[in-house]
Amino acid sequence: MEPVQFYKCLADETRLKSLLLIEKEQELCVCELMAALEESQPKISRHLAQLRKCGLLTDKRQGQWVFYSINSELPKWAKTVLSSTTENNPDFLANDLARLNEMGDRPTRVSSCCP
Amino acid sequence: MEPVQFYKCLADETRLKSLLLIEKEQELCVCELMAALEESQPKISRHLAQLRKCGLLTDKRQGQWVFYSINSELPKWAKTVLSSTTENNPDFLANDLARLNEMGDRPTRVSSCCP
DNA sequence: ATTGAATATATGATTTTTCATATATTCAAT
DNA sequence: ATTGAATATATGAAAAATCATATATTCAAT
Repeated sequence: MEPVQFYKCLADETRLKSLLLIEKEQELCVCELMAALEESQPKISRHLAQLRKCGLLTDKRQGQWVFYSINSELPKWAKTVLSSTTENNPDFLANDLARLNEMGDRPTRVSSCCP
Repeated sequence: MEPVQFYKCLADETRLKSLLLIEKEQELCVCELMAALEESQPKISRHLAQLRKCGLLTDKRQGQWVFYSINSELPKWAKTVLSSTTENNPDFLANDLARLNEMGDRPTRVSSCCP
């Protein structure tokens, strides 16, 4: 992970908030991020695609939804940057988290363990 | 320090390298960064001005030189991001540090402690 | 006058956003 | 099973906005 490329990924409000929200919630789909960030579907989708292309996120389709999560192969220092940003800037995500939690009809996760 | 603004400052090679070199060396002037990064004077100067404006750097003039250093009031989490970027990406600065150390006629620092 | 640094302007390049449309999945009705 | 509607996501193309760099000039210190 090249440092400059990594920080370019964090240097946009939509991308940084998406990353930190996904990290906090383990995984989120596009529609949940739309609700939390109050942004258009293509805007969210494009930024997530960019983060996936750069290796920060992975995606998995589950029925009609595509869930994004932090790429587990991300270097440890990069993961630490993410978590410490969240911890030290609680206001940054407060409103977005509130909207996410007030969101009705959140997609149901299918547990992968029990066939 | 707003997270997005902070990461925007790190999202450019000239700025990120300047910041990390300054952190490592305590303070550097424009001409030293020109030598280390092999970039033009206005280019270095502009990026340093931006970093100062955003609160990441402070400057002090000493004779004909202006020395930049990391703003000591930068939040601890932000300082940690900088140092951990350096520690975990040793290759990133290697060539620049080599050029800096090979530079002849480096400006002499005036110690401020001994009048 | 010379050296080191800052700034103004213009321009090229990149990034971001939007619009329109396409693909994929689910569900309900037949 | 098939059709049609609704939902979720992705993407090509264009427009808009932002960013980075070069050149030229200016300022400040000696």
